[in-house]
Amino acid sequence: MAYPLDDPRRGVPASPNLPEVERRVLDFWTKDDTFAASIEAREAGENGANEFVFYDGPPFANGLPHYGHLLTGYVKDIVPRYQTMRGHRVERRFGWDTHGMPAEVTTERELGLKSKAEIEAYGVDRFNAAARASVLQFTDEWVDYVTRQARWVDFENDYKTLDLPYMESVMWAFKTLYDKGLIYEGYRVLWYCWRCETPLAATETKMDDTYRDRQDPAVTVGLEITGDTPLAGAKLLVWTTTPWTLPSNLAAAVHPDVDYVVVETEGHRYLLAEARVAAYARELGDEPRVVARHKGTELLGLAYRPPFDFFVGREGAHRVLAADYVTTDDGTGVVHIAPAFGEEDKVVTDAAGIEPVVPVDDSGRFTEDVPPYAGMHVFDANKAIIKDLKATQRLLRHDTYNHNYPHCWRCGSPLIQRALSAWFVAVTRFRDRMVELNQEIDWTPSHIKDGQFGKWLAGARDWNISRNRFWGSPIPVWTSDDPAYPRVDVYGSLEELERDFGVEVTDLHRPGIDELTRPNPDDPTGKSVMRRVPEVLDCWFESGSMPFAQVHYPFENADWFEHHYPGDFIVEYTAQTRGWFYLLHVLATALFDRPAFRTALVHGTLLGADGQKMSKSLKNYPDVRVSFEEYGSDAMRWFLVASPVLRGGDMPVTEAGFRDAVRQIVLPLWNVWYFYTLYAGAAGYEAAPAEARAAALASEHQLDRYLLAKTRELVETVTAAMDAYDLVGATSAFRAYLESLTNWYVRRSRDRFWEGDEAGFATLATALKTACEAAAPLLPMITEDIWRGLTGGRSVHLADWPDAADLPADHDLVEAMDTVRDIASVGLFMRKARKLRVRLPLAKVTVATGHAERLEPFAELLKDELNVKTVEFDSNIDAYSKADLKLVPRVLGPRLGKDVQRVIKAVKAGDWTVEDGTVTAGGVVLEDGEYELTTIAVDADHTEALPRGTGVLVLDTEVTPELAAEGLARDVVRVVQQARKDADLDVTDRVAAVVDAAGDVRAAVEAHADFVKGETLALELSFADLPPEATGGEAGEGRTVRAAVRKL
RNA sequence: GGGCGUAUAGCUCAGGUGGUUAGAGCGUUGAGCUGAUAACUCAAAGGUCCCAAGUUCGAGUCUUGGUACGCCCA
Repeated sequence: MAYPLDDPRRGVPASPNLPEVERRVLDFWTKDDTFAASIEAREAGENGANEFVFYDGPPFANGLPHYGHLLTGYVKDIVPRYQTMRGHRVERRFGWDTHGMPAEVTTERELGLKSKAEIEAYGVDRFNAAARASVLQFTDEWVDYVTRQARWVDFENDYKTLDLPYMESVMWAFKTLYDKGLIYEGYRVLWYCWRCETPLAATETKMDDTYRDRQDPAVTVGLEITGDTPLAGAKLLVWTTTPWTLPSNLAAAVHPDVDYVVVETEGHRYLLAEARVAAYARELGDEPRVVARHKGTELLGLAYRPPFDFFVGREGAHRVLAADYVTTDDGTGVVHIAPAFGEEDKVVTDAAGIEPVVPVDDSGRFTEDVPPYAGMHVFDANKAIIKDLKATQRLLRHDTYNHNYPHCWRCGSPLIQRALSAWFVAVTRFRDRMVELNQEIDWTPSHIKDGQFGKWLAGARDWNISRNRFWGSPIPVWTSDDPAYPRVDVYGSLEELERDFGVEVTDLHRPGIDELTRPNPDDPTGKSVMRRVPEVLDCWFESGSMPFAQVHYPFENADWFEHHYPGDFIVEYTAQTRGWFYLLHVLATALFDRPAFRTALVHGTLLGADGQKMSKSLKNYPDVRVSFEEYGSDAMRWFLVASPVLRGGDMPVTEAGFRDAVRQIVLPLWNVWYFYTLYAGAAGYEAAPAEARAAALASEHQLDRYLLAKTRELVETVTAAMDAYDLVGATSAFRAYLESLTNWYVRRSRDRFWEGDEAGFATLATALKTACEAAAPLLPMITEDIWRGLTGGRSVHLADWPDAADLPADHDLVEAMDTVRDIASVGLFMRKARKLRVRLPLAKVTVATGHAERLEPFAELLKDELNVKTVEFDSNIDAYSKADLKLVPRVLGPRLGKDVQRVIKAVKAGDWTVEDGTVTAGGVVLEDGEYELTTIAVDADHTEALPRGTGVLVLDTEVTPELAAEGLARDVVRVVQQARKDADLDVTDRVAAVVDAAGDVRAAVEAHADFVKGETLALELSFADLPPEATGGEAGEGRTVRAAVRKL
C-alpha cells in the first residue's frame, strides 16, 4: 500500500492530543483483535520450543490498582511484546488471587460480622458465597485500567485461584509433598484472640491501632536450683509480665555471653545478671555480697524447681537453656520460658527437644491440666497465681509494668500468644537445595541473588500452611475421629475423593467439602468416622502453585508443563523476595527439584511526589486516571521504565516526570513523523516501505548514510539490552538515538526536504519505521500510530524485530559525523564569544586536525551550520597550535613513585621540553606511553581547540561590508518569515512582501532581493512604511525592521 | 539487635581494573537560531563526591570504623 495514508493537512497534527491518539490505537486493537493475532502469528514449535513463558503474578483484586501495579504491568507488557517481535509465541493469561484473609476481612466488614463465632452462626456457606462475590467486584476496573495502559493480556482465558481445576492442582501439590514426607502437623505459636477464637495473621497485628498502652502485673520469681552443683539452693530470678504463663513454665533462658552473679542477702542466694543487680536494690540491698560469678554459658543445663508442680518430670524440662534474645535491658537477665505462649520461647524449647504444654483452651481459659485455675480466664488467673507464688515464698517482687501491647483489631481484646496445631511444609529439609537451585536464576539487580533472596533462603524456616479460617483451598486431609482407631487419608485429586466418598465433587470450598465423611475403614466397630481437618490452606500456597495450577497440571497439559518449566521471566517488587518469588521457589524445589523461573527482575518502590510513601490521605501523587488523560499511557510507561526503580531503587512519581517524557520522547518522535508527512505530502512523495528502504540504501548523501548507520547501531544496542532484560538501557539508547534523529539529521536536512529530495524522504521513512519497531515495546501506542501511518501495515506489534544486518554498518562515518558536530559546537562557541551573530556570514573557517581529508565531504554541511563562505581543512596542526604535554600517571606513577607528583606539578608550571622526540619534564626523561602530546591554539583571538586536543578551529572574524549586507538581508528574511507565520499562511503559499526599512538595511535587501524573495516565497517585494503593529524585528545592531505579507 | 541496599550539582542519576581539572539529563539564568518541534544551539551559575581514620606517589573509586535514609528480619 502506498503511503502516507494520512493527509498531512488533517491526519497528522503538529500538536497532537496524545491521549486521543492512544484511544484511537486502543479502539483499533479492539476492532482488529491485534493481540490475538500477535500470538497466533507465532508458532509454538515442537514441544513449545518457540514459546516464551512469562508468569503473571496474580493480583488480589479486592482493591483498585495503584502505581505499583502500573509499573509491574508495563514491564509485564514490554518483555512479552519484545519476545513476540523476536518471533516467539508468548501466551499471557491474567490471573486473580481470590482466597485468604484479605478477602475474609472485606467480607466480614460487608456483612457486619465481627468474630469467627458470628461467621459460624451466619453460616459458612453464606459467608463463602459472599466472599466469592466480593473478591471479584473490582475486576471490571482492573480490566479497564490494564487495557488503558496498553497492556496486552488475555482476560478471556484468565485463571482464578478459586477455580475447581486450579484448586485440584493445589490439592495435588499438597498430596505430593505429603507423600514425599515434606508435610507435617505440629505446633506453632501465634497471636491469638481468645474472644474471636482465632489466630491472627502477622499483618493483622501490624495494623494501625492494634498496639495500645496497657498496664500488666510484673513479677520477679525465684526458682530454686537443684541437683549436684555448688549453686544448688540458690534461686534463679526470672521476670515476667504474664504471670498466667508461669504454670506452663518449662525452662529458663540465659544469654551465653552475659555475666551473671550469685548474691547473698539475709541468708538467701539469688542468681541474676550482674547488670541487673542494682535494679533489685530494694530486695537485695544496695551492694549485696557477690559470692560467685558465671558467664551464661557456664549456667547451661542447670536444673531448677519450677514455680508450679503441674508439669514436673516432663522430658528435658526445667533446665537452663541459652537464648540470644535475652537482654539485660529489663527484668533479671534470666527469662522464663513457656513454649506454648511465646514464639521465641518455643524456638528455644524446640531446639532442646522439649514438648510444649498447652493448659489453655480456645476461649482463653485454663484447662483441667492445672486444677486450681481450671475454668479461669488467663488474665483473671493472674491474681490467684501471684497469691499462690507468694504463699510458697517464690515471689521476690510484684509491681506493674506499662507497655505497648497488641489488641485484636476487630474486637479490641488484648491478645495472647498461644500454640496451635498447624500444618507445615518442612522447608528446612530442602533448604540447602533451594540455595543451590537459586544459583540457576538470573536476578536483576544481581545483589538480590546472594543477598536479600539468598540470605532469606539460607535462613528459611518451616512454613505454616494452615489457617483456621473459611475462604480458601481446603487442607485435603481426613482423619479418624476416634484416637483408638487412628487413620489419616490425604487426597490429591477429585477422582480419589469421588472414589472414596462416592459423590461427584464440583466444589472444593467449605462447607461442602467438610460434609464429605465416611466410616473409618480401619475401625472394625464401624463407629468412628473419617472427617476433614478443619483448616484451609495459606493463600500463598496457591500463589506459589501458579505455574502448574494455571494449566491444571498434572491432570491436563502435563507434557506442555514439562517443557515450559521453569518459566523464562518474572517481575515483581522487592517485598516479593519473601513473598511470591520465595514461595514459587519453595514449591518448585520441593515438587520438581528445579527453579520456577530463569530470570527475575526485582524493582524498587514508587514513592509520592514528595519522596515519602504514597499516601491516599496526603494525595502526594498524581491521580492515575487523570494522568492517563493528561499525558497518555506511553509517556507514563516511559517515565516509569526508564527510571532507577527498575534497577532496584526507589523513585518518586511526579507529574513533572510524565511531562518530561512527553516533551523529550513522545513529542519529538511524533514531530519527526509530522515533519515527514508535511514535506513528503507537499512533494507528493509516495513509496512502499521496501521501495523506500532500497532507495535509502542507495543514497549517497552523507546525512542519509549517517542516519542509517546510526539506526543500525540503535537496533544493535536495543536488542542487546532487551535480551539482557535491561529495559533502562534500552530506553537510554533510544533516547540518544532520538536526539541524533531530530536535532541533527532532521535539522540539517530541512532544505533537502523542502526541495523534495526523494533519497531524504526514503531515508527518513526507513529510519522512522525501524525506530518505531525498535521502540514498539517501550512506546506501544505512539509507535503503532506512526508505523501504521507510515507503512500502511496492520500493526507494528505484528512486525518482526528489526534486523541490524538490513542496515549499513559505517562506524567511521558515525565517528566522523560526531567530529563534525564537535567542530560545529566549537564554531558556534567562537561566534558567541566574539559576539558575531550566526545570521552574519563570515568569510572562512579553517579546520586543522589530523586526517583532515576524512572531513572534507562535510564542508558544505559546516558552511551551512556555521554560516561561512568557505571551509578549509588542514592536516598541519602545528601551523595553528603548539604542543601540549599530557602525562599518563597510570603508567608514569608506578615507575617514578613519589616523584610523579613533582613531575605533574612541573608540567602544570610549563617546565617541560621536547627535543629530538625526547620529552623531558621536571628534569625527568619520559618514556613512550607515559605522556601524550596534543595541541592547543596559538592565536587565541581567532583560534579554539577542538575537544580532546584533536586539533584547532580558526575563524576568520573580519566583517566586510559585503558580508554585513548579507547578514542584514538574512535578518530581514527572518522578519518576513515571522510575518508569514503571523499571517497564518501555509508553508507553500506564495506572497507579496512589503518591507519597512531604511538606510543600509534597505540597501542590503535591494542588493540581495532575489535571495530574500526566494527564501520567503515572495513573488513581489516592495518597500513602504508600515504601522507599528506590523511584524517587527531587529536587523544588525538595534535597527528595527517591519514586514507584512499578502497571500497571492 | 541482625541482614541487604543507598549516600556524587537544586532534582534524578552515570562515574571497568585507584591516575592530572568529577560528568549527563532536567531545572535556573543569559545569548543565539528557527516556516517540523511543546523545540533546538552555545554558554553561565551550581560540588567539603555523607563523616573519620587507614593503605598508596596518588582515593569519588580500595580497607576499617561511624552517621543518615530505605527495605527486610527479629
